[in-house]
Amino acid sequence: MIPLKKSIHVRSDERAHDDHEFRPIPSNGICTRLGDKWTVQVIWRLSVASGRRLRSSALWKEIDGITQRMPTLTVRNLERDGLVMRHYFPEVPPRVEYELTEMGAGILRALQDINFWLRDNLSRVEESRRAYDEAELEISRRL
Amino acid sequence: MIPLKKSIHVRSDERAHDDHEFRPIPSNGICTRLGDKWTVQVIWRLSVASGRRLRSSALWKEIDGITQRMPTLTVRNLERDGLVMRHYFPEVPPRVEYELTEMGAGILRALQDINFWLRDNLSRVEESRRAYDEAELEISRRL
DNA sequence: CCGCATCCTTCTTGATACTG
DNA sequence: CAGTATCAAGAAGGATGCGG
Repeated sequence: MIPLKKSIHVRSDERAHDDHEFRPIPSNGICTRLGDKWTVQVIWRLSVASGRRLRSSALWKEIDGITQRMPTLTVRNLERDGLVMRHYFPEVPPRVEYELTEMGAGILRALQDINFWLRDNLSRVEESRRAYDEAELEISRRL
Repeated sequence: MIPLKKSIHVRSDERAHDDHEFRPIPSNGICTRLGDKWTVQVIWRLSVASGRRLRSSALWKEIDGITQRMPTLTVRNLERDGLVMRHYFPEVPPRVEYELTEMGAGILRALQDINFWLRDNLSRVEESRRAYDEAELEISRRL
């Protein structure tokens, strides 16, 4: 029913490898989820909303140009993971609110460092990409 | 030439939205890369190697059951982003070493918090998934 | 030894249309 | 309003074989 990855899929669970210096790595499944197209944005929108809650329509509308399908799927998966709670009000017309759980807010905090890293390094990454692509082009020209 | 995402694609760049409380969110492109199947693992393997360097074959072999294609692509993209340096030694047979740059090591540090979050919450996430799936099944049984 | 080219399969995303 | 079903397109992942 939920097309998006339903497997728990702890991809590279390093708990078996403590022969190395202790430094386990982000087990994925969650990481993959965080890397998908809308998850982080949805979590963030909820986190800045009052009471960490938003009505569906409000949530959709804050995210630019997208049909309802993806945000719905995203939020379903977050609900399944326990990062978001769904509140259904059987009124007419029906109303639904999504609330970020404490656990969901926690993952956002964990993302802050990546955020800082990006702020500090994104321009260098982009520069590196430009240089790389140009060098590649140069090579192909010479052939 | 490099099939894996080559676009810079800063998906949800929030620098335009500081009307909200200041809390920019992980711009993606990088996040997407981190969420792909091998990137984090490759960075990690390199980071624990001596001199943050590994020869290709050594790197591949440390990663279980995979043909050379994916690790090669992963490392290429990391090189393009400036997170990894490629050292080529034109010997016979040729030898190649990959070295994690300072920037690359930095992103691993930024990942630590997610790592901690996972350690502390993964079991709860899994429990939530079980509960959700069971409830869903229950519903479909009643129809 | 290193890794690219090719082909194929699966998953993700997006567009559209239709129910309670 | 909220959300699902269906279909189509594209990207990512994997297997294999060739070439420097």
